[in-house]
Amino acid sequence: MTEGFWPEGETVGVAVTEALGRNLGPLLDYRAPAGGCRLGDFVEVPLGPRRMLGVVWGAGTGGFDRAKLRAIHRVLDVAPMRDEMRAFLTRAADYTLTPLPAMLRLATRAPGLDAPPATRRIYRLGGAEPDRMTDARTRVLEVLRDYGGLAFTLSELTAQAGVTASVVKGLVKQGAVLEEDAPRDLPYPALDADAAQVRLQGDQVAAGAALAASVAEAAGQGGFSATLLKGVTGSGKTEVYLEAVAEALRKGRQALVLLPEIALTGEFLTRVEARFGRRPAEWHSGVTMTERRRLWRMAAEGGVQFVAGARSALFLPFRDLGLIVVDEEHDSSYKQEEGVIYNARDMAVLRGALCGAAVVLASATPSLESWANAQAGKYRRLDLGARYGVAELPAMKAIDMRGQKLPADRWISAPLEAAVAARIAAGEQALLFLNRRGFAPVTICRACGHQIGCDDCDARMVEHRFLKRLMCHQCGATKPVPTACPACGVEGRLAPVGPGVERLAEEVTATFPDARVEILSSDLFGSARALKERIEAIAQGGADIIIGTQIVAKGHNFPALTLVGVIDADLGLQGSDLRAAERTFQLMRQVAGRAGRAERRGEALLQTHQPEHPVIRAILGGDEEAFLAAEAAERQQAGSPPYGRMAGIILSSPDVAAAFDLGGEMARRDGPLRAIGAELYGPAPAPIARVRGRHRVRLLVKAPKGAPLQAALADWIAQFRLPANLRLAVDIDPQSFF
DNA sequence: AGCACGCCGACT
DNA sequence: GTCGGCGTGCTC
Repeated sequence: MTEGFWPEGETVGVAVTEALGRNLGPLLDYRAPAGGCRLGDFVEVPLGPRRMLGVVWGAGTGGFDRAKLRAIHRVLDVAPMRDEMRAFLTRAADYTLTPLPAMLRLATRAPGLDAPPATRRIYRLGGAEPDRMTDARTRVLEVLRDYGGLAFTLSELTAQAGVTASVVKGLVKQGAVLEEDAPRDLPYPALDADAAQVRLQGDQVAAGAALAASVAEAAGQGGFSATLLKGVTGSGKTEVYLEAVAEALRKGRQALVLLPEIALTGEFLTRVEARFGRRPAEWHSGVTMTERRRLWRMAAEGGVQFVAGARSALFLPFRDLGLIVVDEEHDSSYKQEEGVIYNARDMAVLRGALCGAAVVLASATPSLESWANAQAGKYRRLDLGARYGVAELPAMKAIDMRGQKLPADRWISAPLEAAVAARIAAGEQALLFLNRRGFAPVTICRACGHQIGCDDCDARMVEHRFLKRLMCHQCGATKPVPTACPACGVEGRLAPVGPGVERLAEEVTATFPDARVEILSSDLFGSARALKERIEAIAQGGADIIIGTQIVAKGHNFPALTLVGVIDADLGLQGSDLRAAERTFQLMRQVAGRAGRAERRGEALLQTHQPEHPVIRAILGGDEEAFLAAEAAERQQAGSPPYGRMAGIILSSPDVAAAFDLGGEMARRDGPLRAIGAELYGPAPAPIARVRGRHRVRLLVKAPKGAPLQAALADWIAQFRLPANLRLAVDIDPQSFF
């Protein structure tokens, strides 16, 4: 018997893509189908009355009654999953305590895997002469001749020639036109590593060379390496890591760049095109089904060299991945918080280690985790200093709001207003940043003090005047703004409290009636494409004042923008979350970095009620190293990540008592956790105690750094039987702790 | 997740 | 008698 091949009737272990309860093992035994099957084959298997997608994972486990085994239905016509990918999924499942089926599903999220390779019918010029010529026939043949033997689809050809399909079919019958099936999933056009003259400057040169060397090394004997590429906004990080991509192309290996979804703008794609002559293939939620299918297959067959994608692109079946770049590696959107809970940044490092790729983590404001890994020597580190070819970082100043006497419905201080006026008078752009979508975050009854909340979540509803409704930012539910208070019934006393970007826009329009004002907020656009187009137009000068939420912070380049005003710099510091300081620091620096990217020096003004707060001072001081070192020291002291390990357990159920009962039971029987020196906190209501009608209870586990946390958690959880309707999710390395 | 099997109340 | 409520268990 050949290694990794099972002839018909032999028992094989198959991993399926759907977890049916927790009582099935990770692998199901099946008999090999007629013609046998190989390790890694994608297969369709029967399970109960259903048919399911699976992957041949190894020899049969023998743990199931042989007589009851069913046969694999068929082997799919797809490139088998590589050993490296199976190892990656196994390790990722173990790390995140995710059942293998759920993990496997992430790797099979492409439509039509079960269908044969799609073809389309194409038409080209044939040798034969038709028996009779007509005007219509002449036009068809002319079109085919004019385009020099190029193939057309039927609709292209009929439109071009101005004929109906029957004319073409008639010519096909006579042999004057050939009808052929061509594969639909074509390879992507080749990129040229040396398409453009590269003009790196200063420390970019050495950094680019070092990254290229790490890619070359990965292709040779050296294998995996991880590098933290730290450079301020505008220091040319992208140009530098594109040199690593170039090296991967030269070595004939594939390259993947992960970007926060919203940063996948035309801007990045255009820069790649300028550098390599072609755009990379794209993978994100806006990509069509046909394109997804093509990219998935081409990744497996080696028909794509360079993919730019959101976090899920990490699970594409690359044939020979030589480089993974995680751009803006600190970005919280890399953390998948629902379903399979994982951090794409960490999974990128794991995948790189398993497939022998160079991994590059790029950021102006690195996460404490990556910074600490670089400090500890686990990651290499490259620093890009001053902005290249441009002015320095914007001048940053605080505006002490305690000295500002503003009416209750206004949020722009006099100094900020004056600064905006000066910029737009000079024909430049100003950005006002407020990380709050909608019109007003709270709607309160002036008669009884009631705040309108979501029916299904423990969250206040946010008024969206654009939608003319109240919206829950937890579950997306909306309802009309009531005229009477739902609690006390008094009419006309409901009032919006606090600012959102829509309300800020009202103030701006009133203050600057002649300025062109634009709001950039994710909920104001129906699609990512519409948002991209709007950003593009604004970058071209289509607005004087931009009012934006988070989304403006992520990698968009507005050349005429010279002033950034932060409406409430204290917003992220509220609450006692361990990462609040780190996140606020990153966000403020990121937003401020939008100002003055072209020739003009920028300015950033931060409205704050606590200018002496250490985080605000660190932001103004601009010394990231000092900030990170201080944060690191604090966390080391407390044994918090990355100097200790944490896991969150979320129990959710429509029944609060059921969730708390199990939580209490779990807290009482914590032997496996104590055995590794871990501490358990909770059960307590989760940060959002109710979402979509499900009550959420959380337990937190804190373990010493080297402790075998996953194994202990698995042993601990295995002790309990979950009542129906109660779900348990494990969040390894949670982002928020309180 | 579905879908069967199974063991107790109100209907023809 | 039997139709149907949804609790428990099974799917390689």
